[in-house]
Amino acid sequence: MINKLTDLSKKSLSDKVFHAIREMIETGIMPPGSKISEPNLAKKLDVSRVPIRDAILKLQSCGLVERQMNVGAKVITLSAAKLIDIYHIRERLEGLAAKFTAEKISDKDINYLLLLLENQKKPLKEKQEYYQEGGDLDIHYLIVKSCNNEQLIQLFNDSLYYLIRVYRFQFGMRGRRVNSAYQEHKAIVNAIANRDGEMAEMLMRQHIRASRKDIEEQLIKGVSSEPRKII
Amino acid sequence: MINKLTDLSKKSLSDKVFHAIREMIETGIMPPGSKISEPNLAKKLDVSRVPIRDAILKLQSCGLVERQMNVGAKVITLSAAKLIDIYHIRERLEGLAAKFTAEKISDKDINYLLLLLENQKKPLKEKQEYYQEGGDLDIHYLIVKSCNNEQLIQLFNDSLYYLIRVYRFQFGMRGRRVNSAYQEHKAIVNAIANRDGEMAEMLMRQHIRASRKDIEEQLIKGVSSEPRKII
DNA sequence: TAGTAAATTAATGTATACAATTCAATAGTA
DNA sequence: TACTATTGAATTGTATACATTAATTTACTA
Repeated sequence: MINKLTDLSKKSLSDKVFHAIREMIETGIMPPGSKISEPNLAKKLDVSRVPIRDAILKLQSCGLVERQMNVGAKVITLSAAKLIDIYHIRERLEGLAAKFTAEKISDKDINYLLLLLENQKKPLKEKQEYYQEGGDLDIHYLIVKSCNNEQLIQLFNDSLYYLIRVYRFQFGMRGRRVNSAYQEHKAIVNAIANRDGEMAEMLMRQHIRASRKDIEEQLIKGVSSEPRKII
Repeated sequence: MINKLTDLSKKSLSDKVFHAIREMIETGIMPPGSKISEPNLAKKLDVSRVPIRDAILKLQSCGLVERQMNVGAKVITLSAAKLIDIYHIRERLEGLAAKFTAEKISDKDINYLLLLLENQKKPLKEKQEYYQEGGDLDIHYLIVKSCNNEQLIQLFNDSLYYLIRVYRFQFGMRGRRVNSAYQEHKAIVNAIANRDGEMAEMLMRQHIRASRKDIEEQLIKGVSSEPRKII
């Protein structure tokens, strides 16, 4: 159940490089718009250009970098509009995931969801290591992972998950709406535990829609309409 | 407006190889489950292994091949369950696309949609070359392309479009529900032309749901529960 | 001086070469 | 004979080398 995303033991160099770059993008070490030079990275990470290129290709598929023929790759630029677009997509896809999860979840996974929920209530320092992300994204991730629709899981993991993480980090959105989010998560998990698919989908959509509207409000106020500067 | 997907002029070898393999998978020349040997393909297409590997990486991101560390890549296996899963996803995502398109479409694109619709009514032989797919997928594709949500467009193109094409071809689903599909398309296009987003989303979801249920019915009857054999 | 063109530099795209791993076939032993 | 171990061939993963394109700088001309 405990799923370290960065298990580097039996992975290829390409995979390691992928996660290395991904993390640099997420944390802002590679800021939006900056060029990704293959020779530079190769020297810095002490590998050949081949795994670098493999990693860049995958980063492109994940939507984290843009490539131009014979020119190269650069980190995507973030924008409020893109973030809102992503939330519209999340509303539909995670709503569907909640429905499927509710219809097919095992008793064991219900308990694990309840555990995650309990953990979210605790103050940060008490939280167990497993739930490192701290509440929100973990519950969403687990619900998607439990939905039993492999196509949906793959879609989420390969094309949305990392992108969402970048926005969360760069826009400083971690910890927003903590109280209401907990209540909404509780309702969603309850619906899933009752195996009420329709209700779970509705509540998940409502939850994500509320997050989006909160962001839209903040944007109107001019708060964090630009990605925050990390470095 | 006329958008040939296979404009090979100014593309990299990797891209050409990608489309070559993609087409072989789509048409069944490379049947589901078959291994994709890099040296073999390199010899057959008369290029080095590098563009082959690039192409395979992209095919993996598109969900058309599965790769295993130190073992290689093979064409995905198709299944009725996966197809149904995809339809659930399509219902949500293309529903969203229809909504956005309705809200933001230009007059020019409305006319083009109406043209596509008219063309769908004609018997096959009269159809113009531009609309080669013959109705269904083209209208769906255009609606997604017009939705103005770049994230959604990218998601559809990179993770769903080619996969849908493979299933259409392999399961012999082209031309099913022609009559009812036309009526439903007409209703969707009308809603879009009226710029009624809510209605467009609802109708698109209904349309895709109907297709899914039709497929599920066929599956119960035992018709084409397996991909048809091309070779 | 400003603007354009040629030449140089550096990056990406592609090919080839080597290393490490998997799979199969063969040989050896109980 | 059946099962394991070892060896060999073939494939993938990675590194290096070359080709081609883009960008920058320099030189030349109006």
